[in-house]
Amino acid sequence: MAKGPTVYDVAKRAGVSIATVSFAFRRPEKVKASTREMVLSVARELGYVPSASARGLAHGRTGALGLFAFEYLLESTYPPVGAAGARTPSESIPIDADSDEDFRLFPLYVDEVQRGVELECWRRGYALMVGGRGHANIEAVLADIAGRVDGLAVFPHTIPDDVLQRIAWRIPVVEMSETSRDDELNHVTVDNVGGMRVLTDHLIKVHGMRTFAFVGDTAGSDQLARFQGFKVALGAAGLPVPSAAIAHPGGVIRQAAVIVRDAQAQGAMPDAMVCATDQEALALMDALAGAGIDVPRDVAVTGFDGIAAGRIVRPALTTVRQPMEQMGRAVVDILIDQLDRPGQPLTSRQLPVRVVLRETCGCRPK
Amino acid sequence: MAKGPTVYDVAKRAGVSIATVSFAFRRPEKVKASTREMVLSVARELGYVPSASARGLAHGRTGALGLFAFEYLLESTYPPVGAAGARTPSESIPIDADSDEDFRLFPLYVDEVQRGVELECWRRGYALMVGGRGHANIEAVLADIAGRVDGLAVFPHTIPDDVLQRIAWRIPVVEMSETSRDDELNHVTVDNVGGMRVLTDHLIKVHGMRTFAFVGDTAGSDQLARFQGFKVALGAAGLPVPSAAIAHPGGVIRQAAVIVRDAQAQGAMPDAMVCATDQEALALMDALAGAGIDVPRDVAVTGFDGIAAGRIVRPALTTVRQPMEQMGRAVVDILIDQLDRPGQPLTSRQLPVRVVLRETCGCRPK
DNA sequence: GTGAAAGCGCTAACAA
DNA sequence: TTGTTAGCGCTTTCAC
Repeated sequence: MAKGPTVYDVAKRAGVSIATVSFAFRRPEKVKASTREMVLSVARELGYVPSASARGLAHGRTGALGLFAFEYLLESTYPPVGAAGARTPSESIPIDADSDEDFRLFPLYVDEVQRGVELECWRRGYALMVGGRGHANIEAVLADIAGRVDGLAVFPHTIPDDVLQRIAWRIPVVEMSETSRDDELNHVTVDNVGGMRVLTDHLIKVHGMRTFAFVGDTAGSDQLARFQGFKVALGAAGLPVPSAAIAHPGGVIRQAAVIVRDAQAQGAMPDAMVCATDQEALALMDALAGAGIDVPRDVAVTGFDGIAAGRIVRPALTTVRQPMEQMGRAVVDILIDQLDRPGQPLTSRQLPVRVVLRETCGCRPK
Repeated sequence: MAKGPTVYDVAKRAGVSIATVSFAFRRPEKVKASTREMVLSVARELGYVPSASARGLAHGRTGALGLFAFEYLLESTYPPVGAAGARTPSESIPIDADSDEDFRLFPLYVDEVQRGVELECWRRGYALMVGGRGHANIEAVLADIAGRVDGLAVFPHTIPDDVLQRIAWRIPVVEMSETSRDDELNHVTVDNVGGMRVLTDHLIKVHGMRTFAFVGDTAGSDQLARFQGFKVALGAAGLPVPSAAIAHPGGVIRQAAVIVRDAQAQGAMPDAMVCATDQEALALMDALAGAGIDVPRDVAVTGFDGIAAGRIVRPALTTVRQPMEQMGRAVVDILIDQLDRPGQPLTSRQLPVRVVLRETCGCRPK
């Protein structure tokens, strides 16, 4: 931060005290109009920009909220920027065949939630500090963010529980997509069970499917709830209920090909492969296509989340869409509430979802 | 910011001075290993989180960069959150016909650039403060952000020039998508002229089109450069060059229907309507569809930017894709460079684009 | 290797 | 209405 003019400079130049300068900005009504105008114009003339650090320190509040996001799975396929990125415009401009790869990794679930957080923060007059686990030491980065804000929102599995608890002891914290573990955190989740139940019901009732596999990691509580909803629907219909989800260590996305090969080898291709997330469904579809298996003719595939990529791929992915922007807004709402009324009890809010029928379940578009 | 333990608390509890506590965190090598471990464990036990405000004030740097973004055009179509948003899961879950509306407004150009800024910030160990013009007083919000960060990135037309200059006098500032106006700002742009020239060439050479209209607002320097590239291509091909872009006060998006009606009324529907941006192209396509005009059979339409929505709509939009993530990364690269080596000369970097052929130009997919 | 002390720029009593 | 002043929590010489 280059040394810029401070309250002292403005005060001296305007011939007033620093308190008057401060008031001119924060408590305009407490300063005579003429004085205020004068101070403000001097400030403008000098290019005075109040230091948020100093204000935060003195006032005890930063006026900012924090969001600690996932690490993005992969980096761009563009070449690294820098000297190489500063290519001249004279080089030939490629005319590409179309590709959806750019939208496979963005926006994901977290990105849409983040957008909601941003919009609500700005609407409520807060600045937003975003952090991710780009660096080695997650805890250090988290502490860094936590030290900068009045309230914090985090995604699940991003941070060890005890670290989070410690932070929650100082500032309000909202954890998303994870049900309360009897902790000191606020929570915002969606109706995973219901969404998956209705989706599975659709496959059974409308498409008459009888055999199902559930594909995906079920470590997170969101995913586990979806598996539950899936099982409830099957049970209610009197169909056989798989005892376990199909998943492979190392992540389903990388193991999709293995899953498909296994299913083929065992002659056990079900009517539908219900996935815990859109990303897993997309990876599965790639593997299926690679194995020459047609979706939805040979097997139906469904996802959960409602990310943009599911709308872009062909066949388009049938899924359950989370109200991601609303989740982000709810998070901010809770945080500010706790800030405004200290001592509020912890909040847990569950938002509704909606089933979006597209092509991979066998429904024809239009 | 709830009162949490401070260096003083940790120091007292650990039986050392505050300097030692500070060193234990920032200059580990200056403290005896055993002392350091002890201090760190006390800190952890107490739930000590260093105050970024205090650090920023003392150290003169915040360790954060800022991004000041556009105002998003529209808000979500979901009902407002809050009491109403906290609906119970028991309510019926809608099974929707598919809709692309959610992806019409997100992610846009700025959102993808922001993602690049985020990724690069985190990779380089900086926190990111994002601000938008959600509130009435833009300048106040901007000053607020500026006071919190070591460097700032802004989108064009977001802020009055003189305000920006004043901030640039204190901290490095990068303006995107706007060529240098002999200012004190750094700039990151893309090859708008070249991209539009190649795209227009494609329409002429491959599709044999002869009559063209350029649709869109050309107030921004990005858009103006695109119009220029368009004209260059037509001129080089010996085709008539429109002297002005078709645009209506109030924004092309809202006026797309008027534009279409005018063109029809005058029997002047060209072979192709080349748009300055994807958003304008999308709005135009809606209007065209509403008027019963088929794209690309009756008229071709092209965009510029490469937003996700262009990939989602049918027919899919032919466009020029900007390397948005790279722009974001370049911005951060420049900022940190200036921070690390004060007195660096101002930088202007131009990035290459690529033409993406989809359906609206008449190219058949696959 | 550790401690004492002087700020960093601002806010908010309290005085005048 | 305006000025004086005591911190806010941390970093960083400079002594010890």
